Amino acid sequence: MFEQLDPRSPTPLYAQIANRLRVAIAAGELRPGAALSSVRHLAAELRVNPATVAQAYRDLESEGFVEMRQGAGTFVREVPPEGRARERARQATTLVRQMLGDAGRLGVSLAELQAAIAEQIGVGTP
Amino acid sequence: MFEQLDPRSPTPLYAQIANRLRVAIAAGELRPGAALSSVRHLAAELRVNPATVAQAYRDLESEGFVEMRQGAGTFVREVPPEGRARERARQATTLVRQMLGDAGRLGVSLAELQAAIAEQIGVGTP
DNA sequence: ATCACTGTACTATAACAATAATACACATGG
DNA sequence: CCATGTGTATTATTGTTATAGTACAGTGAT
Repeated sequence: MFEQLDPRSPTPLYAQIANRLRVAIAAGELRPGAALSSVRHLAAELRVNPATVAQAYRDLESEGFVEMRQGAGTFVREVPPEGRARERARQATTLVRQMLGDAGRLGVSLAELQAAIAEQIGVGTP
Repeated sequence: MFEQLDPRSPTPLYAQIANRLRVAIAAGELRPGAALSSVRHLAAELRVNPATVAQAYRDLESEGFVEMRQGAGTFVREVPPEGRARERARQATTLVRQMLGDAGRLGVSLAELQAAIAEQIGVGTP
């Protein structure tokens, strides 16, 4: 789940970690009540400092996604459905932006991209 | 174009600026040869330090998106055709498939993706 | 040639991100 | 009880991000 963590990305590690977990929770992959990996455990798995994971968890807690209980662990909270929808919409925007960036790098024009989208999804040519 | 610049986002300002411009270029909103706002001008518009904009432009230049000419300005580069139309169409298909795969893995629905596409690219044909 | 624009290059300062190493406080299970 | 695993906090160090301010250098139109 965390294979593509990039230390050289401009977005900080703790934010990358928080983003993945936020999406996983919004997608229902991590259900309410489920325990996250402990700070130490996830840090070891990601080869990252425990403080970095702790900061990611702290951010998620302040956003209401998880609950940290000292001595017990970190657990997924009940997330209101509209919160999940908003998070998935945010993620959709990120995906489209990423595709546009890749297209630019590969020299694929907007028209070519739109054609492929219309063919596979049906946007632009209802 | 730059309304939602967020100074408190974990992704640095220069990266936010570069991302927007990268997408704008990929989407054809900024055409090859077009001049970007000058470092000072964009910095003033965004209420940001000129060095921050300069770093964004420098990154885009190292990626081949723009060309900085001292004394003249910063300009969108010609994106090399890089191959035949058929090959690029194939790549476009691959990009869209990849995005659809990512969306499925993240629990993003087709409708949410379509909304993001409409927002980023627009529904009309160019 | 001049002038107003452009990018470039520094200094210095402040805040933040990430690391390592250590210690403490709480919860749970055997 | 107490050993283990949990989150929390500290200190110190290193590198990045963003700021302000200043100065320099190339371009292009007049």
